[in-house]
Amino acid sequence: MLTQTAHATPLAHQPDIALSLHRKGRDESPSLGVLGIAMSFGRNMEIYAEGESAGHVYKVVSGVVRISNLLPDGRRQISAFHLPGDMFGFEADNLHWASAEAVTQVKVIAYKRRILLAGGGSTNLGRDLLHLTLVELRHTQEHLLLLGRKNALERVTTFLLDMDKRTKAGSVVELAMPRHDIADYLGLTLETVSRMFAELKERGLVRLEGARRVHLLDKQQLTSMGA
Amino acid sequence: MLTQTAHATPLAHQPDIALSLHRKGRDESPSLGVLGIAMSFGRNMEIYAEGESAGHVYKVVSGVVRISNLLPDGRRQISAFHLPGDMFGFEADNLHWASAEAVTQVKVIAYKRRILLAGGGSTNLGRDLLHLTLVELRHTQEHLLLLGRKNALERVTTFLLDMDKRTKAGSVVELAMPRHDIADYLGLTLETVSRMFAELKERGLVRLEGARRVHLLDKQQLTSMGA
DNA sequence: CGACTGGTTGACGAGGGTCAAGGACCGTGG
DNA sequence: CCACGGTCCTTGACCCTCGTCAACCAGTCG
Repeated sequence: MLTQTAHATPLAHQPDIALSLHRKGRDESPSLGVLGIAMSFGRNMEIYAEGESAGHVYKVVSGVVRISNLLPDGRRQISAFHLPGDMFGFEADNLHWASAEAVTQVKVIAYKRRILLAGGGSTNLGRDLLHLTLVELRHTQEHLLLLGRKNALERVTTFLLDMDKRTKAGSVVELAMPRHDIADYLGLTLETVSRMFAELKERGLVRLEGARRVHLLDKQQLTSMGA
Repeated sequence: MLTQTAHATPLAHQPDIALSLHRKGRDESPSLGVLGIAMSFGRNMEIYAEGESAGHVYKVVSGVVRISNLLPDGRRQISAFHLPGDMFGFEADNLHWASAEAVTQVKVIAYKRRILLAGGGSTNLGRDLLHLTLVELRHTQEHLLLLGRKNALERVTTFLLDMDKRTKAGSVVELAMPRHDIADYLGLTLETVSRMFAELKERGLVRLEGARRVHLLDKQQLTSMGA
């Protein structure tokens, strides 16, 4: 299997490409009985860049993808982490307004945008895309509330609960991303994220097993704090 | 004309309803050759509430609408202001996840959600809705960057430039909403918003004509500051 | 005229950012 | 096997931006 090695400066866009069919079944996401291209990206590799033309839409097969925007001076905001099964890369026009990068080793399937949009105008497909986009929109609005009005502890708590819910691994959250990415997602600094983890640990709400594995000990109380 | 008077606690949901056809032409928004119901709301009246079932989708005819979410303790985040021509009220499922209120006296046209979604499955309409939603999503992600990474002065500057662009009234921005709403949109307090206006005035970038009218004197520099 | 809503300005403090040092972990190679 | 380098994480000290609290001002309506 062709894959890429990690890269300090994640700028090149040369995914190794393998052709494949999109497997049906074992897959909760919308009905895409369409040909896709399987692609693989190493940690920190760029899947597409802000401003690039948006020829494809992607579905995560394995790994984690981050969607981010930059200010001219380098400040970064991550708008979403996408997990296996999630789709990303839709845009209103033909340009990507954000960039997508692999947080871990990632496999995706890329679908031609034209096929999805024009493709026969299958009503089902169109509705699925609309629904998907609306769900994404709701998540983003929820995140606005977090960034605009929650304090650091609430942000981290909300993040942990959200990751727990999305991965359904029963109170044990495996964080695929480093503190820096969490910080840029939550509108904080990595130091503050670290301190909030420590705070939750001290309060006995959480147990840390290394930096990347978090046991949620009291979801009830975490939930009541998360907002 | 039936309208409602302002209300200190904007909770009641009793819009005065008038039947009307949706006028074609003089209207850039998507092709909705569909019957709608014209409704009128007084300042601070609720158009729909968080958690309410989402039977309709709305288009602003006149006035300004705010979309907001609340935390249990009352902290509020406004995710968008909608101006004439804008649509709002789409949801992924059948419940409104945010509430919509009239910032000023407002006229809207309400369309039955079922008609828009199921309605013949007209490919054009479906695509329009998807496009609209994607544009909304992009705006929301842009706002994430603002809330997560911009400082107070940058936020206010970005807000003014955005309002200027949307109203196309040549460097004079008419703010329909009070400082408190601007603050809840920008993730600040009303005092900080007021101070940032003062700061922009001191720097000679802006001229204030009363609290609600702002002349943008140096858009170039404002843009470079808006980050 | 007085009451109300909305806006401005000032003094002060706290939450989180910045800067800096050091620790933990991991793969590589001697 | 251990030393080494790199990446990631934690913790502390300090400081700054913005929130809080409060007083006062301006415009509007009855």
